[in-house]
Amino acid sequence: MSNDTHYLDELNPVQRQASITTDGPVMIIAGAGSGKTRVLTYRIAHIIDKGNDPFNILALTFTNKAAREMKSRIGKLIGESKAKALWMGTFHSVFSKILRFEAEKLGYPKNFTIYDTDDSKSVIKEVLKNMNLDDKVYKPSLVLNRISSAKNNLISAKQYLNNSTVMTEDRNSQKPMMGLVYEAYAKRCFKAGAMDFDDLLFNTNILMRDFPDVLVKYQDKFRYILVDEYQDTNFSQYVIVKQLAARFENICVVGDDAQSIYAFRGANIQNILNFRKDYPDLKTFKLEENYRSTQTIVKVASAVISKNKDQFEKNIFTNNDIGEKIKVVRANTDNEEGMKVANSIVETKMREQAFNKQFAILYRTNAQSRALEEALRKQNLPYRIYGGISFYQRKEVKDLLSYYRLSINHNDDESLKRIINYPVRGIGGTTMDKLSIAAAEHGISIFTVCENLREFNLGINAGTSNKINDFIVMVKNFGLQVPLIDAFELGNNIAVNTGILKDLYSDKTPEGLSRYENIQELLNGLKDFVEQKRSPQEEELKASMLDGLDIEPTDLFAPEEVSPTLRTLDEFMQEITLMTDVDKEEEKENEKDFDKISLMTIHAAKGLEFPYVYIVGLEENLFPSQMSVNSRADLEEERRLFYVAITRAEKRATLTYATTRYRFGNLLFCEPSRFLEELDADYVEYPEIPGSNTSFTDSMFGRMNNEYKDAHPKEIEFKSKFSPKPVAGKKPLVKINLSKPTGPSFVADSDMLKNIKEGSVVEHEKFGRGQVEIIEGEYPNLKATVAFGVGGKKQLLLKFAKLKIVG
DNA sequence: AGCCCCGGTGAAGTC
DNA sequence: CACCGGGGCT
Repeated sequence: MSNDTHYLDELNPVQRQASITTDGPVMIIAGAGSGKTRVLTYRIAHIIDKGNDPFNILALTFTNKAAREMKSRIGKLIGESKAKALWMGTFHSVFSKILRFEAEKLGYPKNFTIYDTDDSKSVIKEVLKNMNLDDKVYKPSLVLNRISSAKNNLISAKQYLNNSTVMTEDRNSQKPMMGLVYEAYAKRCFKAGAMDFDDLLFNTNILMRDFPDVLVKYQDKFRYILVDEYQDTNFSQYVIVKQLAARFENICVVGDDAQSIYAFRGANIQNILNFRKDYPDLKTFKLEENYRSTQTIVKVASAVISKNKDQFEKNIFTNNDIGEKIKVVRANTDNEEGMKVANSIVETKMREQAFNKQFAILYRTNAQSRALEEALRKQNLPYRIYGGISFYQRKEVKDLLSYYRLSINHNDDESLKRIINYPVRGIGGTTMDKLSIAAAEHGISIFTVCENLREFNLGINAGTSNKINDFIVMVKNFGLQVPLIDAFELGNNIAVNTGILKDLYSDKTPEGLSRYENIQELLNGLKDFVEQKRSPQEEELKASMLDGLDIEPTDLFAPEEVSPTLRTLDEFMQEITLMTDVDKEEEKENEKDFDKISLMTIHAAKGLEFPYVYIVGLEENLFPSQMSVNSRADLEEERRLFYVAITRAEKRATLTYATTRYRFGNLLFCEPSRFLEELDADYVEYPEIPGSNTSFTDSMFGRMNNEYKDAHPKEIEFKSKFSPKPVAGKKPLVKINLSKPTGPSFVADSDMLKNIKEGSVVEHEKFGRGQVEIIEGEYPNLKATVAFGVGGKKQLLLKFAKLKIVG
């Protein structure tokens, strides 16, 4: 049924070639607004039309939203059921699914938790406390960045400690213990049965490295691989793609080097620039016709990006009208900037009969939104902010989600800490400290400590012990229900039975009301979720999760009653954990009042387009950001960001700057951005400076060029910051050398346990060597008093403490 | 155990 | 200016 001529006719010649060259390595360089999504869509449709099973196609996108949109467009071309069978999603979501199938091979439970950034930071804080390190020096966010960077470059904790380059860097930055923090962090996550975002990719690599049969399975499965936004992939993602494509080499990457704006998070622009080296018989297609913007916008944007050194040669053009000049607007303060933008929008709406939703205001940092919001409110202009604090980050939502997480994975310490005393049940800080310490000493989760409380002798009184026990029983009970009842029913039960709903309901303040509404919204989300059907992938995953699951018959359920069509809470959690704000926002777009002005960061605007775009805060040290002005690479990224911003505009782009701005509560004088200077003056309309005949350009750039040249040394090459770069080998299958993950090697051995006697010399993971002084109790609940060289005497339960006999 | 107030410190972007 | 953490008070 290859009636494909129909849709292929809608493509221009290059787009068409890029769509039908389905076999072998292909790179598509897609300029802004050049119909990239259309090509990807038609290409996938075409592959399927040629008789390939959608199940054998892997398409990796940058956001889940992009995946959903593409799926629905493909569905319209070739039928929804086929489109649904595609493996399509972000790297994180696709590989977290695959990891659930295979997790046990790596020593993780199938229902592993995914730690978000807050969880990670909290783990780091705890590690620092344990190691007696100052969190002013080892700032958790910095530490996390460093660990993330290492993981994205496939450097395990062990390799990190053996890597003289990174260790020297750490010593030089007065953080010599960084590697050990990484190690302890990794160990804790592992014990909690948790992976952070970077682990999802890192562990996928480990899986493919250590289990060749698994690699072959997926190589076989994914006969066609497509990667969108390839310029924003990092090394870890690069290796995954390279490995998976090694068998068929039907690999198509799509991207635009000019729009690479995620280097800060490990994206490596070299992945796209060097793609040709990996695949010598690569076919390259350049989509150079812009269908989105006016000639003016296209020309100005091209001139901007031409200032960058590293890029593919391309000639972006458009057959659209010349359009209006780019407007530059000057304001005296950030508030005035907001007012001018708001006034301009009002005026444009009247003059051109425009709708709110045709306008976007883009800024470099979220903090800039406030002045703009105020101005819009004054003009009664409805707006919507994208990004900012996400729904799932809200305290009350996180609290309830923590119950869900802990019910699914009892070892999830971060969730446990969050909710063990919420709503208040009399388990306070002192008790928690005792539990945490015991857990850390024995290398087990806090939940496990609580389950075996009597055996630890922590000096917790009977009353508190009972409260802990009640909590444990409750969570276990929730856990048992996870596979048995649907996500909404269980989610709702948890909200009710824990008292959260009541607690929030009783708070009648406006904030309290809003919190209550948020919980209701979460529950509505659950309701929607249970009514949706699974995709074929999810179906397969569900079967795998049920397989081997031991369901105890209860008064209420017999195992055979477990309905495989039931959509359960663990599935819901998997779906939402990797959802981004952008994904969540989408749902609301169907609501009645969606005619709103969009406010967002430029990063968030990637992939979007609007007739009228305002880019605000074009000032030195803001855009380009202060952090970037010292290195050429960073500055080039800022310039690409500026390029992305301009190319969002279809009809008109307006650039604004303020000469003063509040920052940290005090007034700051600002210089106009160097990016304004780089604009091609023929296409730009500058403001007149009132009360003088001097044009904007003369006054401003005259000053800049003379007085400020030395004060703002531009584009000086500095030594790049941290970036351990493992060289991409020609044969990554053998060349990539990762150390083994911390595997299940800590599991206590029962024979070993019995052999420990009074007088034995033993080794503890944390305390090192020590001698056993006393053994008490009955197997398997033996308790030993051990005198360690470091840390003195400790009482340890042999069943938990992993002691190695050394003499 | 919880609440409140104070002071110090800090904003780039995100899966 | 806004947030967070610590300390002190109830």
